[in-house]
Amino acid sequence: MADTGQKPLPAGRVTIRTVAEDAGVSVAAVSKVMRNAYGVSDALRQNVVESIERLGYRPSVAARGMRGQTYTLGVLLVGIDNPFLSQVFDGISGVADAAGFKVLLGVGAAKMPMEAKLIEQMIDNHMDGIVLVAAELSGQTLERYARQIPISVIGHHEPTATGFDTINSHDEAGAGIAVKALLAKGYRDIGMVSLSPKGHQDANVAPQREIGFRAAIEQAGLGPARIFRFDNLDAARGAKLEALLKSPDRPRALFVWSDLDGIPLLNMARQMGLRVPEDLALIGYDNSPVAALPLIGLASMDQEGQRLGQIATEALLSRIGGRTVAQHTLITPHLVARTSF
Amino acid sequence: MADTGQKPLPAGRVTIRTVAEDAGVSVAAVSKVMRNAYGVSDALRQNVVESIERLGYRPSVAARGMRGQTYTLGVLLVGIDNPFLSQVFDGISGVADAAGFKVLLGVGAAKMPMEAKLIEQMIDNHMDGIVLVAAELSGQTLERYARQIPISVIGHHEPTATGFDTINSHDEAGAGIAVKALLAKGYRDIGMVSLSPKGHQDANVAPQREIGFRAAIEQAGLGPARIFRFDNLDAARGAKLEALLKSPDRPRALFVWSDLDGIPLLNMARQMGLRVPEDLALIGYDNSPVAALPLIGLASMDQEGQRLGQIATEALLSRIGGRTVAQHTLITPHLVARTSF
DNA sequence: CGTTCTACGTAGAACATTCTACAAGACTTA
DNA sequence: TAAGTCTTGTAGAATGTTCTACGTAGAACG
Repeated sequence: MADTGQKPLPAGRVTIRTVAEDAGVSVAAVSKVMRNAYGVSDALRQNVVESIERLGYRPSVAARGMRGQTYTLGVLLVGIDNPFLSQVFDGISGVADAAGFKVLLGVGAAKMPMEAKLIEQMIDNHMDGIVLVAAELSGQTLERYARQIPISVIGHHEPTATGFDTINSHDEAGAGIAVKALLAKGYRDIGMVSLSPKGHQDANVAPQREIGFRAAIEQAGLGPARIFRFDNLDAARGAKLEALLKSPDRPRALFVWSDLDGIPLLNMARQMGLRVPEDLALIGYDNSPVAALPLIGLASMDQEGQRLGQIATEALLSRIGGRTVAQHTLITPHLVARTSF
Repeated sequence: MADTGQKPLPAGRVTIRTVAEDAGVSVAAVSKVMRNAYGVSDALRQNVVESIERLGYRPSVAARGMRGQTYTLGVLLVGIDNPFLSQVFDGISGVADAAGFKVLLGVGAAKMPMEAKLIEQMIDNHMDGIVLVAAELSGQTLERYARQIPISVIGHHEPTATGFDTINSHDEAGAGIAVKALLAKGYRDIGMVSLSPKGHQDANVAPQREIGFRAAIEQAGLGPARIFRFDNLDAARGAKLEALLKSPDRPRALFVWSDLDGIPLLNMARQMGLRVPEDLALIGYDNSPVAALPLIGLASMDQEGQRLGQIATEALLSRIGGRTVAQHTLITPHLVARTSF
């Protein structure tokens, strides 16, 4: 029966109330300590902190979200198996972590209804903000969601948007850099492999790269530009890429919108007995790790995914902090030269 | 001033109260309709559903979580750039979707404190359950969390766990299958490339594959088994793998714990002028898409990630539904033969 | 015709937090 | 010393749901 001096640990979930009782203060006082709010003496803080430690108290994000902040950011990725997105995510979580924010991820699979559902899910979870990476949703839709939650967008060119921030690699310039590198090596018959448009979104990265490609080709007096588009969800994509390589008027050099297509293409070409670059020159996009493998050696545009993620998250945090005027950032990508051209 | 028959849409967030007023019923009635609960007439339901549609009402997950379910599952992945994990995730989200559950992802980066933080975050978000994929946390720690939230674990062998479910590919058997395939081709000098142990977790997949490897080698009378371990976070890993290939007593055949190492290894070998399989035979693990590229052609163990994800999610849902006795599933992987051996 | 049952709907507590008032005391200032 | 200000802490509303308990009809039953 003797009091050992150690208060017994209560059963069940530890709530703010448990802590308050344990420390002998009001619930509001504990809340203030948690939030570093004004009006707490050192003695009180000390006392409360000790109780929190002892009980292992963690505030419920859900309950928190009902009135205040959740200190959680949502990230919407188009897919999960893309090394570029992985870099972006690294950048995001680094900055978020340093600022004391947690990150939860949603995967949209490039399907608009899915993306919309996930954004709504994040809103309903009372997250503090969202980073969208390469989403398919239209600028108009994004403006609508942006009225409900701070949004920062990567890989979606919407320079006139007022409700949300955009952070992009300069895709138009990137295509230009690739074409100029090919021209410098003396190639004249240059084609582009691109993505079939979904919806009619010029804001997406592939169309932007097409614009840059077309401009560079025409500027060199080599127009009209030859662009071959493929659907990335099409099961027959492989066969179609192969058909392109076998076609008699196959271009001498190809600028490929993404390593996702560039790597299989290079592989297929060599498989067919074509030498790269002697018979076919290639430049990809995203500088993925596989492109860097010596036996692959695919030259590729690097768009510094990590940095994009960092900047987008910083923008989001500043928006959460109160900024309302939109901010649009553009980063110039660079070419990583390899044996493929 | 004439009433057009269209009620005006209210400003601000649409809550359950807004809907109730609009439909002229009680708040609880709306709640019942949302949950398909007992005690609602068709007329009432119809009326409420119409209001919900018109107002575009979505329940707040946060508020929901405070008393009932959130219909949200958490998924903890070790990383995001691994194609195998991508397959697993596909399986998970397919099943979850069909059951009307949303999925949010956390990325643990193979760091225990990070993983613990994310699990706690998911608990604090009042998620209904968690699927852990290849987590580093110990079985003991998992048991502790499992008392707070239903948990289903992939890629962590803990067949005696009572508090959570496990779903695994039979890694021990998988290693055996790979070794036997090499033996059948006549190789006798067989080594294994594995992962440096973190902590001391025999439950993880790499140690399990080592056990299977060792057993198969010894059973063939070729012991002692030669196992080379590398740290996957080590920056010098590439150089060390290369050193292994250059070593004079390099094994004639290698079973590699993951394509993550197998692909660079194969690439490096060819780069050094070694022919695969004439000079070095290789079998990898995970059957990743890059391994399947014809110019790579790395044979690999396929562990049906998607199916693992599906089963784990079904288990989790049944646990959420009330099952308390643990369930442990083991799937046998199969070899995808290619030119590398 | 009174009683019991069932179906439907409602009021209000509960959930875990934040946030707005406000009160009590301590400290300044005139 | 009285009045004002600042500091610290508290009570209690508010947040958007779910869920329990209960009331009220109408139907079925004897």
